Amino acid sequence: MRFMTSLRFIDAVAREKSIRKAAEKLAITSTALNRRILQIEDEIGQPLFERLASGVRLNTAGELFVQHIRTQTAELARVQSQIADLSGIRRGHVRIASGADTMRYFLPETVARYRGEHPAVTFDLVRQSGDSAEQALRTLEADLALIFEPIKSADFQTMATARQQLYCMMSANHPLAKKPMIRLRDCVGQPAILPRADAGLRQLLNVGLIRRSVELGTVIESNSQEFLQNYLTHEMVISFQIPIAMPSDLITAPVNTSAIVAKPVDLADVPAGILHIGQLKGRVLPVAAAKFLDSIITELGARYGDDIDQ
Amino acid sequence: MRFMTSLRFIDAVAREKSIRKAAEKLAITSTALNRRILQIEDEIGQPLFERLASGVRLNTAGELFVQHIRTQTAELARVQSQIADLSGIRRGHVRIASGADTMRYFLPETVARYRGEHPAVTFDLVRQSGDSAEQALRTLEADLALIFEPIKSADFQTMATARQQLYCMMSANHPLAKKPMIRLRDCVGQPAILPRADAGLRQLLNVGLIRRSVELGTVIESNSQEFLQNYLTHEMVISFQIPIAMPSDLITAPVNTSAIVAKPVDLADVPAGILHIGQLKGRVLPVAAAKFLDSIITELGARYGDDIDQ
DNA sequence: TAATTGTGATGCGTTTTTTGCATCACATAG
DNA sequence: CTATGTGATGCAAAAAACGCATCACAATTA
Repeated sequence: MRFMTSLRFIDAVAREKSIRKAAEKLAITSTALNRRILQIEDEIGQPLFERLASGVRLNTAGELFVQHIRTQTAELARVQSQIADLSGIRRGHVRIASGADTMRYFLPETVARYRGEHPAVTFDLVRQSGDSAEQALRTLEADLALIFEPIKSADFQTMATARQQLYCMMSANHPLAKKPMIRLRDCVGQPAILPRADAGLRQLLNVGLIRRSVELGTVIESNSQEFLQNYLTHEMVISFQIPIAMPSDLITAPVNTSAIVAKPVDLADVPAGILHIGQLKGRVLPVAAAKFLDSIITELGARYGDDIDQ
Repeated sequence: MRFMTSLRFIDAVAREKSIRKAAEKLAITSTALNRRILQIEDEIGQPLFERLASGVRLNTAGELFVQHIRTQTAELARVQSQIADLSGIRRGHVRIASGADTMRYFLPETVARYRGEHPAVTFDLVRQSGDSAEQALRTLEADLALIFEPIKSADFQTMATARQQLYCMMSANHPLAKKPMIRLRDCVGQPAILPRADAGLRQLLNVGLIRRSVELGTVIESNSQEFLQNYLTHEMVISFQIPIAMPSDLITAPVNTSAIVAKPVDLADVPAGILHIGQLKGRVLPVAAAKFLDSIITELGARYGDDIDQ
């Protein structure tokens, strides 16, 4: 959209806090960008940026104006999506911010199914922590966010939730692998590899550990789910995971053929955590995003049935 | 605002339903305008207008897009007003749609007082019927509307109301001028000059006339309040008016020096009508308009005290 | 203290975009 | 059929945007 160019440029400068850096990203010269900004400031009647030796920073007027730019951009996307929807073929672009949990199996499957029905819809999938996912909603960089556990912002509007019981994972020949259900006291002193402290799962687990006065032998911390899971085949350690982040046959298959097994942790020790699916409060989503949200809810319902709320 | 040019142009074409006519109003050639529209349509990916032999007409996509343009424009004005407000000078532009009642004395006085405090604020005051005033709010051509009596649209958000008792007006030497209060039965057969049927006042009066089975001798109908009032000095007829449309001394002055007198009509015959002051439902008004709305409410409160609601 | 590096602003020639004129193709009314 | 209105299009002129080189200033570094 050509008429949005100047606005897009201002947004970029606001994000980069530097005209030259933004110009590089936008693939134009700093002088062209600088002049566009001066022109807009002239039309507004006052500066939007403070000029510092290290770059630029939004002033109060700039904050207001950039906020306006972002909502307008999102609104335009919504209208375009709505218009494209008129032609029968659903077009559009959906931007999702989510933790790693849903990026492994849930989102690939759900997105693939949706794209099977609507091939003209494209996606951005950004893996990030819960905090930054909420932030992405606020800056309108994302349409939807999937966040496991703590929701901090009042701007987050939960559209659906799924209860997720904690599972303990280990190699199939681990002593605990024979138990049908794991109690935390079984794990005392067990060498464990855990996600880092900013993960919702870790926080949930910590509550249980403190309540039951259990200490694990935490040998490794990592924010990589791949690592956590694959490491289990190399050393006799335990790890924890929620169902949505596990291959679906890991729980359902009665006889587990894989080298890794997952056993539920007793709900009396660690309560189920909540996966929140939501958007920015008060925002009207583009058609494509709204419909994909429906898909997510349908998919969650098929998987977890009663554990879903809308 | 340069970046709004193309959008403004599309809005103009939508309103004029003709590229050439719109081009004339916009003081450019039809070819330049035509090309801008083709360009936007190209970027959107589908046409916004149907091409007819007699001009153009919005298609469904166009309706959606033009709606978007109008809200954008209004939003931009609001943000600009908000930004201007930061620098201390309260700048801005307020657009008011109203019936004739408030255009006579109320709005001139209220606007003058407001401009005394905020000289940088400019005004558009468009006199129009209640229906078209509501329409003006919807198309975002007006920020505020003052409408006496019937509110038809669900999109109208009433921000304040003022009860207005009907007054009977006549020459000071009219037989009825001696009564302190007028009953409808006093008026049976009296020659009367009335506003036209689309005025809220006329509809209010009709209800009373039917209820009391009174018929007036309607000799003149006019939509000009000037005419109605000035004619009273030329022929022995009665007319009706609401306080807000009368000079303030006409009611308050115990001894009336002017040639015209106004006497209240008994509320048992004709109930008080409601003057609605409102805006488009859900819209966030620019600072200047919002502040002026406050002024209106304050002024109404000073005049009519208990008869005001917010 | 002096040199260096990084920032945004600006003059000037070049390139790209927009505009206006003339004209076409088409539909409608007389 | 003719006359009049409509939107679309080729082409040259006008206007706007762009990029290069450079300036002025501030912060950091030697």
